[in-house]
Amino acid sequence: MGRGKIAIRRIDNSTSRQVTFSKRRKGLLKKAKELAILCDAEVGVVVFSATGRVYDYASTSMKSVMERYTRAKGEHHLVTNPTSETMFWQREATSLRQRLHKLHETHRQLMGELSGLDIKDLQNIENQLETNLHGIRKRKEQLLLKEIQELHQKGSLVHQENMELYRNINIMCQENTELQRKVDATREANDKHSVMPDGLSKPEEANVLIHLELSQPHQQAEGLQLRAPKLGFQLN
Amino acid sequence: MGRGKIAIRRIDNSTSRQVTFSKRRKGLLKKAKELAILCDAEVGVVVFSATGRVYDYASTSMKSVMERYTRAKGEHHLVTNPTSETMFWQREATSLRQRLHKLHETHRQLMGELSGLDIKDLQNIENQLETNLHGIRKRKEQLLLKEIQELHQKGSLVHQENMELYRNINIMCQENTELQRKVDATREANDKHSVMPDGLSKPEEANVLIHLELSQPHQQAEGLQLRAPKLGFQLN
DNA sequence: AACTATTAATAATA
DNA sequence: TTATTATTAATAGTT
Repeated sequence: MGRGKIAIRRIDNSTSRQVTFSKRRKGLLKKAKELAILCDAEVGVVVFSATGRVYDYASTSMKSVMERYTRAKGEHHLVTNPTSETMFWQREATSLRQRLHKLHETHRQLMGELSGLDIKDLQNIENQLETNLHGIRKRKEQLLLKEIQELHQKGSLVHQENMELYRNINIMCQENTELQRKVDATREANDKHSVMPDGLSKPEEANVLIHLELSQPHQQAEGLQLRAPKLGFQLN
Repeated sequence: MGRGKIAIRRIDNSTSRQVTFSKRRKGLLKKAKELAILCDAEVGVVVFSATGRVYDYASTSMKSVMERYTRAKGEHHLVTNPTSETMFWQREATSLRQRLHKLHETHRQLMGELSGLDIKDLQNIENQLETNLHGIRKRKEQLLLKEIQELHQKGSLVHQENMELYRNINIMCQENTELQRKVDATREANDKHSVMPDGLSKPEEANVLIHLELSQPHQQAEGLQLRAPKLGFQLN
C-alpha cells in the first residue's frame, strides 16, 4: 500500500526504518483503538522501538489488560502467587464483569438494539415498553393532577380572600353612605340658619355619593359571577 | 476501506460486529507482526473479545513485553506486590460495582421505577420509550411484511404449479377424447359386419365421455378465477 | 512533514 | 465461516 510493494523483513536503511516505524506504529495504535470501539473489545498494545522507547495504547488501562491477560492465560506464577484474598477479589470482579455485560445487553435491547430478535422477542419487548410507558404516563398524570389540585386550592384561598375583601368593601361603603347621610343631615340642619353660598354645589355632591352607593354592589356581584363559578367548576 | 465508509463507534448489529471483530483482529495482529519485523521492534498485542475470549501476539513473548513495560513505566512493583494486587482487584471490583449499580438505576427507571423523578425526567423517559416502541414496531412490521412476501411468493409458485397441472389435465383429457373417438370409430367399423349385442350401451358410453370433455375446462376456468386473481391482488 | 501512486485492508454481500 | 469485490484507508517512495 505504497508506491511499491515491500517484503516483510527488517528494513536495512536505518532512516527509512525509522520513518516506517513512526508511520506504522501510528497506524497500529489507531487500528487498535478502532477495534476496541467498533467491536466492544478490550485491547492493549505495547511497542518498543529498536532504541528502547515505549509506545502503548490500552482501551481501558494497561494494568487492567495485563492483569486480565495473565489471569486468562493461567500464568499466575508469572506474578506473585496470589493470596486467597486476591483470588476472592478476582472472582468478585469476574462475576461483576459478567453481570455488567449481561445487563448491558438487556439494556441495549430495550434501547433499540433489535438485531437477532424474532417476532416473539420483539412482541415481549413491545409489551414491556408499553407497560412502562403506561406507568410513566400514569405517574405523569398523577403529578400533573396534583399540581392542578394545589393550584385550585391556592385559587380557592385567594377567592375566599377576595370574597372577604368584597364584603369589607361593601361594609365600608355602607358605613361611608351612613356617614355621608349624617354629614348631609348636619349640613341641612346648619342650612336652616345660615345662607347657602352656592346653590348648586351641595346637591351635586349628594348625587355623586348616591350613585357610588348604588353602583358598588352591582360591580361586586358582577365580579363574583366572573370568578367564583369558574373556580368552582375547575375544582371538580 | 470497504464497500462503504463506517463511523468509528460500536457496531450495533451483533453479527456484523462479530465479523468485523474477527477481520480487524486478524488485521491488527498482522500489522503488529509486520511492525516488529520491519522495524526491529518488540511488540505485544492483547485483545479481549466482548465475550471474554483472549487473542494475543508478541514478537518475543508476552511475559517479556509485560515485564519490560512495567519496568519502563516506572518500577511499578504494584503488580508483583501481593497486597497491592489485592488492592487492585478491590478497586476493580468497586469500579465494576459502581458501573453495575448505575446501569441498574437507569434500567430500573426504564422498567417503571419512577419515584423521585420530576415531570421533566418522566417526559424524557416517555420520549425514549416511545422512540424505542416505534423502533420495535417498525422492526416487527418489517419481519411480518417479509414473511407475508415470502408466503406470497410460495403461493405464486404453487399457483403456477396448479396452472401447469390444469394444462396437463386438459391435454390428457383431449388425448383421452381422441383415443375414445378412435375406439368408437374402430367399434363402428367392427359393427358394420358384426351384430350389436346391446343397442343402448354404446351411445351411453359416448355421452359420458363427451360430458367429461366439456365439463373439465369449465371446472378449470372456475378454479383459476378463484385463485389467480386473489393471489394477484395480494402480491401488490 | 506533505504528497500521491499504489497496495492493503475491509465493509457489504453472497 | 469463507470468498468475493467494490471501496476506502494505509503507506512506500518521493519532494
